[in-house]
Amino acid sequence: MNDLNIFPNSLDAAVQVTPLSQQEVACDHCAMFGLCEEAGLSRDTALLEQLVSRRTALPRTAELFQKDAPFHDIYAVKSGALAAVGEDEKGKRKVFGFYFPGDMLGLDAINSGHYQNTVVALEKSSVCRLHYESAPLLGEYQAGFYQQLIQAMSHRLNCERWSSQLLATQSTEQRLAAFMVYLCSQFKARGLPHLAFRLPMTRRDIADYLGMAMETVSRSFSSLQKKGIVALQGRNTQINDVDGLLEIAGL
Amino acid sequence: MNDLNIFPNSLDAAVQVTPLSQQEVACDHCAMFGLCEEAGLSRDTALLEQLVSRRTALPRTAELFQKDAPFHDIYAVKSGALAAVGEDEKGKRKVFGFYFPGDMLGLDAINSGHYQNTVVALEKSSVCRLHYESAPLLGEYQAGFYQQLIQAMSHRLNCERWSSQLLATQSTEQRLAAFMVYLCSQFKARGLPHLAFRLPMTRRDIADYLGMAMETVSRSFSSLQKKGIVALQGRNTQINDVDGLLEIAGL
DNA sequence: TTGGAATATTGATATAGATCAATGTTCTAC
DNA sequence: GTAGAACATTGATCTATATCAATATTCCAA
Repeated sequence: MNDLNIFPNSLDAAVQVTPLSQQEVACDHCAMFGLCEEAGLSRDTALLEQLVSRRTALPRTAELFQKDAPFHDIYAVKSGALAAVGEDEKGKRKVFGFYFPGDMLGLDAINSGHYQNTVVALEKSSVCRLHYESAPLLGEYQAGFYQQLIQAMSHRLNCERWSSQLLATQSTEQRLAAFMVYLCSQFKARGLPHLAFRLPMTRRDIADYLGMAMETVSRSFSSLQKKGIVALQGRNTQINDVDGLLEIAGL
Repeated sequence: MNDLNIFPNSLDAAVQVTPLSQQEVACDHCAMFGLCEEAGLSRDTALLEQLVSRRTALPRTAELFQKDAPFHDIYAVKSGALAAVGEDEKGKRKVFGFYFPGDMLGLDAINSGHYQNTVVALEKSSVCRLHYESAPLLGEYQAGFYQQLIQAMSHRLNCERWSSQLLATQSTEQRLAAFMVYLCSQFKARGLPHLAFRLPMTRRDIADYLGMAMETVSRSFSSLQKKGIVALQGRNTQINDVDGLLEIAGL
């Protein structure tokens, strides 16, 4: 796992770095798969089409929904990347979370009936849509559907817990390393390249998510790079030493 | 809402400060209420008793369950307070979250089938227990039960999101203020005294949760106190200026 | 009730990281 | 392809907060 590059500051030329906008997660690696499967059990094509609609395209900077918009649908990212954004009272921008191919979003809106944050596409993206309110039409298949949803939500709770933990960590370099581990593990779980990828978000996005200054993100990246743990060229990223990254992240 | 105390550093003598161990949340203020209600719809007493068991007592420092223990039950805190604890690779203690009367816990274990953290009683506590695996016995009432659970989990996702946000905030005093707002709003939502209460956790617990040094927690409390926003005597807490607290928390 | 242990406060110092500033690089729209 | 804007890096400085240390307070068990 160690860095064998002669040029630690450049990406290995042989390594492919494809943006997420050009990669689709396979259905069976998607967090919504269990739900789609259950919905499909009814073998009622019309119902299935009412319940699930596939691949809505979103150009970069397009908003999937705005904060406080009424909740109707749960989404899953098919390709690309999105972010939940908002601002505090003083107008300071905050990033609440990122969503990558295979991730579900909108689950936190079920309770209140309104989306809790504006969600924006960081790059060209596409999403699948699940019309939550149509679930009762599944009749006898309802319970299985809900069980699947509960599984997905439980998993999501784990992710949130994990990311809380990431934020509570003290040193900025640790936080950034933990963030990279998070990206890496997400991509791996979704069957996407996880050691060489293109970051869909700006340094400012990362800073606003991790609660640190943009300049500090930059410096921490440089530091990780000097240690030979990652190689960066702008947003193109290659992870050369996963163990070293875990070590720094304190995991 | 401003501090009208002549002695800003002492609690108002008239104010009652009762530990959470001596207060029970009313069922209709509990996050599990919807679930208990749905379970009760079957009017099958034997089934209800299999599904829900009430008030298991826990002495201080007792563990409700350990990390990686197999999941069977969802819990709700009836009285007292608990914390999810663990440590990172270097043995540094971490607090992942606190649970107060009316809060549910164990939801994050549904997905993996194992509890994700050790949960320990911070003071004498009691919990209700819901045997998740018995839910299918509810038959036709299953769907309603699951819908309630989904509501509860969605709400929990919001809480987690909120607490992430709290941790991502930069200044330590801001973080601590946001933490106090969180406590305050939780207690209020559960129908418990929310302007005068006894903290069930140590300064170290707070520090390990917020990712700061224990000494900094202490100093930040002192600072909030000097500003007349809160009055503290050890763990006895009185909030004198909610608006000021919100202001500092940046909310 | 009291003594010892756990918990909390406060001070002094060192340092990580925010902020200000200047420059370089990479996108994107035309 | 090119120009302008957005994004990223790096340096210098200053401040917030971690750390070390000493003392005070509170809690709990005998």
